[in-house]
Amino acid sequence: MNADRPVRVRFAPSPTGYLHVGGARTALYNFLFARKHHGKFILRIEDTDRSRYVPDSVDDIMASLRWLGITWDEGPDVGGPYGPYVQSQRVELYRQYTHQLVEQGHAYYCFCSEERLQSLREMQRRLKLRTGYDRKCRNLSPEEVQKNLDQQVPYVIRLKVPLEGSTTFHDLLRGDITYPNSELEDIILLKSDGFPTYHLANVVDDHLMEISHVLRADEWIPSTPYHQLLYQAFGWDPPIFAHLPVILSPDGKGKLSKRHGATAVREFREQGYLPEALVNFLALLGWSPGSDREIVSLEEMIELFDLKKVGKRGAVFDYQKLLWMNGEYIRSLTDEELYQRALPYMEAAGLIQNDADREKFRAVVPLIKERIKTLAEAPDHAEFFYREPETYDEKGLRKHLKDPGVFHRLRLVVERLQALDDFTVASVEQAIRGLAEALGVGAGKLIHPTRLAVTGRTRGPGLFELMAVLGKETCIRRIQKFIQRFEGTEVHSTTP
RNA sequence: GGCCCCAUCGUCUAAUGGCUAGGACACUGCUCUUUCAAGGCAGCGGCGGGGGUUCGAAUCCCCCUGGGGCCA
Repeated sequence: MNADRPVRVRFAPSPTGYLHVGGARTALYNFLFARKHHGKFILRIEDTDRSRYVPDSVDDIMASLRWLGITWDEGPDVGGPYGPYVQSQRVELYRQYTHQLVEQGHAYYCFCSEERLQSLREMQRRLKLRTGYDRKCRNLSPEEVQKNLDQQVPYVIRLKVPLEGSTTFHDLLRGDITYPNSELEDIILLKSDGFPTYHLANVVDDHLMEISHVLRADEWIPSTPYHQLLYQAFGWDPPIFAHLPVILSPDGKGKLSKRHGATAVREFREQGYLPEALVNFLALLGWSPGSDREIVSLEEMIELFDLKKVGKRGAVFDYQKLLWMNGEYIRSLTDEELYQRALPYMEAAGLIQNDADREKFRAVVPLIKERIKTLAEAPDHAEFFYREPETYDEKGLRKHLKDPGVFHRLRLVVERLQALDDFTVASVEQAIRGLAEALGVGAGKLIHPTRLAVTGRTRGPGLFELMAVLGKETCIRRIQKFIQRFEGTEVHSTTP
């Protein structure tokens, strides 16, 4: 029908809160499709439901999309030839088009009061009838309409849905979808406050903005017959529809919601996820690049994107896989990149306060790089580089304090360290391994207690590497402090 | 409840009528190693059920079941 029109797609969120990852994925697919076909990607704000408006959400939506690397060619901030791109600034347009439908007999005034509709609904429910408007005003005479208008009776304008037959639209992923018209009701197009409903504004804008493909979430399928009817009433060619599967929650109970963890893009950002990891993960949730690839850059996605490879069934949001993927991306960063990206998290945690702290962090980064899965984990893994251990790992203490020779060996470690002129990874390793050999014990006998004394922990980066970063004085001081604190408490007590 | 959509390992998916149903996450074991992590190797694990169509069905059709969405 209109397959050879230039590709123009849009993401049309309502400003009702922070950008949800589901929305982000819809935006991503639109973006990929546009780029793949050298078309335009448009951002349009659908803010006609004033009761659900949340201030600042437009800013969050735009900031989140940008953070993810999803950019638009036309939109509220960048403008474009089809603006304005905010529906609340287009109400006059919707009013005109709605009245056009009334004049052409495709829509009608409805003067029914809220009270009447409510009692109608109650009665229908009591009698177990289909709920919905009973079309009372559908056949008012022009005189009755005029009388009501003259008396300024509040009204809405409703779509005159054909009473018989059925409405079919084509979905690129699912084929034809048909709804019997008897299942449809005369939906409201223009509300009594003069604002359009979603259906009307959406269709008018998609037409006026020459949208070629509508890629939107699954949940809009039931609205689409109304949109199809509207396109017919206006005499417009409908766009090509493709309804994308929805993102499901890990417990398999419905859509992804807050109960299961982060849902807003900004939350993932705060939790230390990299935008390229989140984008990669979202892309693969419902789309396959065709091969066994898992790690795919945005550029490669554009190259490989194909609606035919988009699945039809809802995909469960797997936090664990996202975490894994984020780790992959973190490890693929250069040390400098990771340093830059993790710095804000270190500062927020209060670990980095001056240039010296920052410089040290450059040396720390390679040591924690393959141990963190999110940027937000950096402070915990790096803490002992900046703060003396206050507490020591319980299990570690139990294990090492059982051994009466441990303090003697630690003293010898200190001696060896003191003798070092340069305190490098190699020299420290040589010192400690040399001591182990001299004592005729395994290196682990020295390494593990030393790690506990120096870091307070039993796990972490390579001991020699971390000692080299900490420096001679600090290491020696921490070991001596450890000896002082725990010597003589070997038998029972494990906590000071 | 009505209508609509969907259905391959626990999860994300590959397969587009034809090899022992492939990969990834997770899980388990082994390995490397000073610990942890990362890496390497291996293992566990799936076509929801029943009918057709066909020489042959994960793949096409129908029914059931299950899940999801919308409306209420």
